[in-house]
Amino acid sequence: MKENYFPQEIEKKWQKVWEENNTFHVDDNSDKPKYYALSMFPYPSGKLHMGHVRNYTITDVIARFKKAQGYNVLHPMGWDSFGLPAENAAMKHGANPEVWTDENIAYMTKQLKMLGLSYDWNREVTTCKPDYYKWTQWLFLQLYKKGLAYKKEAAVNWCEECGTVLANEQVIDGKCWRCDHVVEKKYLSQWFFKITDYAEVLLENLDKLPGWGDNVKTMQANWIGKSQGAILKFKVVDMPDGSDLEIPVYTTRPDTAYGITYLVVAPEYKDIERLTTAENKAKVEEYRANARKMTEIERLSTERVKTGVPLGTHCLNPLTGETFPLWTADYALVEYGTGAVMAVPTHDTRDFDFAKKFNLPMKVVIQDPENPSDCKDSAYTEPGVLVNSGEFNGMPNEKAKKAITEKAVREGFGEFKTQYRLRDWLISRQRYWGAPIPVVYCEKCGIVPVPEEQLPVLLPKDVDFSVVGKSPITTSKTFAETTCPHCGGKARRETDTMDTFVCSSWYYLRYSDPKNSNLPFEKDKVNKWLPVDQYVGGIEHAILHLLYSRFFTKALRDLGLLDFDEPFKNLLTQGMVLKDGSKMSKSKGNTVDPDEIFENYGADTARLFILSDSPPARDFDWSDAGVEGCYKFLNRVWRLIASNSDDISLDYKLEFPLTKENDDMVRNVHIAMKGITNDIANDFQFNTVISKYRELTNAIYEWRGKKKELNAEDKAVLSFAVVSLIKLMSPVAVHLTEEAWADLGGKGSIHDEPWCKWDENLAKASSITLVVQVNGKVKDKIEVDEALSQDELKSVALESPKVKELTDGKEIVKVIVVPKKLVNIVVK
RNA sequence: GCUCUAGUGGCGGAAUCGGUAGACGCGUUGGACUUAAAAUCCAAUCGGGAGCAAUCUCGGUGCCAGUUCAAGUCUGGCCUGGAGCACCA
Repeated sequence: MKENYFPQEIEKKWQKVWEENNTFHVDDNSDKPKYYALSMFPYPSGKLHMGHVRNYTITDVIARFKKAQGYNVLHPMGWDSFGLPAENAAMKHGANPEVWTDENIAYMTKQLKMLGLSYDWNREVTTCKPDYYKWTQWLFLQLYKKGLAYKKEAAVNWCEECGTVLANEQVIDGKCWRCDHVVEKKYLSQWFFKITDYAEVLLENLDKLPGWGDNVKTMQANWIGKSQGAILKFKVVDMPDGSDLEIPVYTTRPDTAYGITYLVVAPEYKDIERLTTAENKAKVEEYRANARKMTEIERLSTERVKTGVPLGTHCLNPLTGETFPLWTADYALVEYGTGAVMAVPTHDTRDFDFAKKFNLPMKVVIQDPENPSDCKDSAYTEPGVLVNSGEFNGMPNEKAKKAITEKAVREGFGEFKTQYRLRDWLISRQRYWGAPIPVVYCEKCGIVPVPEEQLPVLLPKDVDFSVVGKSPITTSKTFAETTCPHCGGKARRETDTMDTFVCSSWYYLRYSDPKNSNLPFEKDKVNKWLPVDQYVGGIEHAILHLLYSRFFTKALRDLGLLDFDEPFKNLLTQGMVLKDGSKMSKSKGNTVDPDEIFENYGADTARLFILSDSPPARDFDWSDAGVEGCYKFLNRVWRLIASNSDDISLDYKLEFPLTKENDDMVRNVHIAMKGITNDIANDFQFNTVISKYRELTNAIYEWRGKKKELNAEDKAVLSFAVVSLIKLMSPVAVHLTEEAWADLGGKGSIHDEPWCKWDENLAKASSITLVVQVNGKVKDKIEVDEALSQDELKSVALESPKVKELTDGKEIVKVIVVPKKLVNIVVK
């Protein structure tokens, strides 16, 4: 081994060897138990950033650790390569997005290889390639056949900047998730996936995911937004056109129904024009026009003062026989529930604000018997008992929810209802760089799916990327014009493409069978490898990708394509990489280029550092001094091996008993083996793993420093310690340990070696430090033999001069002995 | 407002079960080696107080209570930061 550590030299060398030897190839047919370790695949944006480095290093160490533990590990990589940035770059340079994407993939692949990641590159998956998107289209057709893909006219989110519609999940605070542009509402006919059919199971099955963090699970639960209540229907008594009409409302508070004093419909409510009297028509029209102009953000702001206008008509409350007026107000949302709200100002804060402003009547129907409120200043929303509610007076309100709904059911004006906040997933995008939606529109036959044997529907190449204000795909002369697969007549192809989140909702399945040209994947193979045992990625996908993928898996299971219902058994959401306390970003100018780190320190240092300072789930603050520290540590390990290489051999033999010093050294190694293995098993605490590398290294140095000449026993102990250290470090410092292994005469790769086994009897110190407390405060520490009984420990403690001094003349009330650890003497 | 999550030295963080608070590292300070520097090595490093000193002593894990021989850890009530959802009826 060379005297000095030159990472750049050895890293290149071993990366080449691994590639030539196919070291990380995964065999489908292995007797070993399977383990599937997966990082969320990247968008090929150009260059890796430190978030990628962190993500892939974490998963790589897990994959290597599991492989060493005897698992057959699937650890693949691919590219989420459809999407708007490629198209925008193409429009800017007048080139094809495919060229830009391919270049980025090539560059980032090179970087991933420089990081020394153990991918089986034979399984690489690229979503923008026809051999992949053919199957995205095929899956669309299967969902269509099942009625899970459908087209409808709806108010959708439109981002003018991106020139396309967006899914609800892609609207963050009323703005586009990608470009922050304010989102508008547009009425368009678009394709949707019926994720709402799965709302209940998607919610329920969160309980089947103990390996997911509570934060992600509650975010999904909130997003699905289940609520239980009732639909109550109210007859309009004075329809201007004399017709009959019932207005259904959804409420979670049927217990307050005796207190209804008005009813609100959304400005977009479907029957609103019929419900408006002639004298109110002008005002209502004006109000509705105003509501249309407002952005989502303005409208949904809770800060805003309530607005609204009366319609002039009235409804009958069948419970009381009273009538109440109808209003329209934009605090009622047309998309949720029925688009109409029964208003009980005394027990709902929003209704209260509205009623105060417009001087509407209020009626108290729920009271805390101990402390009744008249609801003059605020709504009373706490539990209580019913008052002014006819036969239900005196009933606790929780009970009344059920009782009043039951009465409504009996009398035909209501029903129980479970409501979800989740909406169907809008998947149409008015963009070029995505998988074309495989349908055609025929003048005679209507919507006709493209037959499976005609897949893939290829993206056209004769496209003008310099157009503004419409999708480039519509400039193709050849694409849209087609014939109907059904009748052979004139037809037009769908020019919208699919949301890229459709492509990424099933890529983890494709890795199980990436080259299959007859199916997206063979059922046996997907069932063998899935679910993913450990998924690692950023928290930003807590709802988007992770919810869509769960939906896809459930839908594909129902289609009979696979046999499991959750795709990701364990999920690790890694924290962000920060610099100077804020997220690395180009606009802040606080980014660190991975290439520079590889060049200056090598990949092993980068890997070690990114794992060292924080546990994976927490944010990680990048510091140049920290990188330097890790580099120094690797140098220290290198010097340890290089300067002792004559005395280290792989066929050492430890013969017990050893001298005390050597015995302690051997124990330290076993303690490290146990500690490191447990730390990885326990939520992948790599930061403490690395501190244990340092502790062991320090211990070996200290031990070595005490010896001048090494005898045979010393050499065996040194060999055992150093060889164990490099094995323990091999998942992290992948190149350095491989070099050391080869230099010490190891056969094959250290990455094919089994994980260290420790001896429980040796994985502890030879003697014990007994902590002696008096009244709970540490007063003395005594080295004792491990074998001492509780009584012996007690007398050792009581004989301590310190204790004698402190207990002299006092009454010993109690002595607590914790075996092998501590004695607490309680005195008065 | 609702939900989740976190709060420990100058900093990142450590501490299976309630049992030595501050592992490991960064930084800082002092020293060794060197003509000098880099590199490397050694030592100190939570705060207050006492002592020439070894050392002793008191306080300390966001705040206030409680349980316990013993609380960073458990219970109750707050405070602060981060994240998600939100006029969802």
